[in-house]
Amino acid sequence: MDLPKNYEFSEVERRWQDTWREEDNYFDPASTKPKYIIDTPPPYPTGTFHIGNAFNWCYIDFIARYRRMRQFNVMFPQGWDCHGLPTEVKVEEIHGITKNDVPREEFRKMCRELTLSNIEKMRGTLRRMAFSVDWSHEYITMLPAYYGKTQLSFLRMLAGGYIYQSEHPVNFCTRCETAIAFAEVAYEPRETTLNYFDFDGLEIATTRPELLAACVAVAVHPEDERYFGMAGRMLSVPLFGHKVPLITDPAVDPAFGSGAVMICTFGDKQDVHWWKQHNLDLRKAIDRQGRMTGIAGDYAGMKSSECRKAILDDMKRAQILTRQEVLEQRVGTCWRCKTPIEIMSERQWFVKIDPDAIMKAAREITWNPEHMFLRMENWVSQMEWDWCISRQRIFATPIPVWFCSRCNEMIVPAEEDLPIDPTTSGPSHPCPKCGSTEFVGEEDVLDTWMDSSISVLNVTGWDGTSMPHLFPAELRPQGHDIIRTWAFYSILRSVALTGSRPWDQILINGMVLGEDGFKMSKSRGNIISPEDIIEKYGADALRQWAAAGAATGSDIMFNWNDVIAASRFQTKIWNIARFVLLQLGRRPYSRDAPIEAPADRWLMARLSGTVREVTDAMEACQFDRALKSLREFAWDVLADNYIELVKGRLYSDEKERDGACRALHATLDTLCRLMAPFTPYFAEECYSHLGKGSVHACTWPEPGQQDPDGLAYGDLLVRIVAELRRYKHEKGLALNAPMGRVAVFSSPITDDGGDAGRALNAAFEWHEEPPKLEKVPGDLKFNMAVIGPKLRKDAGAFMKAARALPRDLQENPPETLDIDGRTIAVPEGAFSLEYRYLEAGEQVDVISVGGVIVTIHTIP
RNA sequence: GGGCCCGUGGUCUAGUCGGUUAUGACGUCGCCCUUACACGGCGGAGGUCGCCGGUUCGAAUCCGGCCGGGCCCA
Repeated sequence: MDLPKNYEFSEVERRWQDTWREEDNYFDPASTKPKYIIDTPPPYPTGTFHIGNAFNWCYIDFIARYRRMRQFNVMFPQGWDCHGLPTEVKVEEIHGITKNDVPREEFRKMCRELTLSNIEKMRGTLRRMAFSVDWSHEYITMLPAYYGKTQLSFLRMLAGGYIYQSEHPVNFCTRCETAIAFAEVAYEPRETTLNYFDFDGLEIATTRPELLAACVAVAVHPEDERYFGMAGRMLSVPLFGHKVPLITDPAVDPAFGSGAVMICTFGDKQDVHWWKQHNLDLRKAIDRQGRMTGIAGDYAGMKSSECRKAILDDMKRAQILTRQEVLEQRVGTCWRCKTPIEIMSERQWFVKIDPDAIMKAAREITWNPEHMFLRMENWVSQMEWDWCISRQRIFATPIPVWFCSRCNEMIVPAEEDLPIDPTTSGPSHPCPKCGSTEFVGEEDVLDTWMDSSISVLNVTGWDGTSMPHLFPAELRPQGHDIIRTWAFYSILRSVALTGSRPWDQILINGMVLGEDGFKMSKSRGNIISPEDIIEKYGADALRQWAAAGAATGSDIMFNWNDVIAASRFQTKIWNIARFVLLQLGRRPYSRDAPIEAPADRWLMARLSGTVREVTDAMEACQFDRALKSLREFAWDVLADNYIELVKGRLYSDEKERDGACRALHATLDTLCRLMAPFTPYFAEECYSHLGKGSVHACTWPEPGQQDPDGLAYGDLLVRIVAELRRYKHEKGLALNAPMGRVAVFSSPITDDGGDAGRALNAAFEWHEEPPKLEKVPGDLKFNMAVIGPKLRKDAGAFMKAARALPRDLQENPPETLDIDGRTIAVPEGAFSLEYRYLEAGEQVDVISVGGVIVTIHTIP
């Protein structure tokens, strides 16, 4: 059957998309094959599957397809991490409302509808990318089937003592009006002023004058002589007048500002630390909306920024503001909206963090690349507070508890009643403590990471009662940007709920940068979408870019050149396949023919080596190495060397062509399989022309038997042909021009069955005996680059004199030479004697290839 | 300030627990439309492997210092 001249990726990719059956990618619960469970990241359904996602998913799909071919029972589930602020904001924007304008349930419904339509759009991209997702294991965190499990996990951890409620300082975003966890705080550089002012006779420097009302102490270093003997004194807070103590603490930096710092509740984490350590008062100066509270007196109701300005003005007026310095600082902001966070004490829900247990589990996991483990270690080692999991938002999993209106007893639902929304339904029994039937449902909802951090439990079949039967998963693939969140929380939750590590291996991928080397962003205009690339060069080319563009784990720059090179590689293989199938079909050949010609043995040996290399690389998730090895084999070994070498034999009708046919058939078959994980459409299309069903249902190839002799002979043969090509090139001969007799003197003999002779259009002879060569001096070769500048107008006479020299002096030039009665120095390297070789009296050119002598009898 | 990663021909990049001539792609120069492919073939040019020092018979690779870039965290 003839292959079309051109490979039309758009037609081919569309056709296979329509042909492939979803069920072929399903995990089979009844299978006896070893399981391979992937804890796929559930993306946030923004409506676009961006290139960073595509990059991440390419790695996952390479592994999923490879493992299936290695006869694993693979689960490649697809989740959607739906809850969260961005969708709430989008809904407010679309409907022109704010979340408080409509009932909570109606707002949630709007969020769900938007999310579902976004998911549908993203599913389309996943399909076009040929990601072999198991759609029977899709999960959507906002649907009852999933968030029921989130609630169940909450109740389990509550019962296990991992979750507690407490009034404790938390990071708070006043724009989102919710508490957030440390993992959600992003630090941004900012220029601010350090303000020095008189504090009841003491000079204080502060960056947060607006917190003056929340001042609860002034601290100095215990060894700071400026403040000796002052500890314990009560100071009057300027403008407000309340009294605060002067305390000492070694954590105060005497070199910063005036060496005296005011402690407020709360300016930063350090304040919290001191507040706890010294049992200080709590003064809340800022409320949830970021406005000043009643204790701020005249400033109450102002936004903190307004208050800051007003207080500084009042300090100036009172002449206590002494000076201001510009200061570079890093301010904690909400990672979603970049609003500076406040630290405020609130009643919130927390998950206890046990760093030792988490690290123990983290160490049991194989980290790839290894150094990414350090990020986890660093993050865990500096945890100070527990994980704040309550949020004051709407579109999220409700915290499933009620409080008795009479005695404030906490009531939890029965597990079989989950999922519930405690704000719309009540408990099924009266309060067990006081018998009351009046309850208040918890309005706080859960941090979105509480949903996604049980993804692995969900896909491994957790039902709350036991160790999930598919647990732990084999693989967690994810980006390095969410190690401190998703990876950390997932390990924490697995340890808390099952007592063991969630996965055997974690594979970390890098971030995708724009073509200009910067992070992709709208403002830079360097965003490339997967759809753009698929449109122009096809999904397979994009997948190849993901594999070959960077070493696993490092960040990758998007690069059109790499995509184009990938698509050219496909074209090249397409043409190889066309040629091979044309030759195979041209005339029947024996399927039992021995593969014994040196070229054929060489091809099989190199193929075998390639299978070994690619397999090793796949096992180590080194996709760049795998694809590189494949490209080198297909392009260099197969196309440029092997096929060029055996073309003549294939064109012939001799029975020797059968070995080449067999070798080519086996090679094409194996090549398709090796490429299948990377270019599923292309490999399928090529393989379909071999007429043996889907390549994705095939087993992964095994390397053939080692054949070191075949490899060595073949390498020599290929090198000889390459050297002779170079020779022809230097002689200005076309590659197919006749070149007379070529004799190769090698031991043991490596007669190639005529391949090299046909390829070079030469009469090849193979000799075991060494050649009988006679070395005779030839012409003198002058180096004009030396002679010209040194001798100038004497050059002509110099050369004449040199030619006239006796042989031995031509071989070993004298120091001086006489020209026209003058003696002149012979410049270093002015000339050298060339030699000619005679074989049986006939002049030959001689080249040496790895110690093997090749003589060429040129046609006169 | 701490931790981690990186610095390789014009550009991007592989190699980094030591060992012939440093990988590939793009670009570039010359020749060739040879019955698979000009989206191709053949041949070439182009590298002080960031800088300095050390270990070693031998360093892009190991150690120390410095310079520059990035990420994560205070």
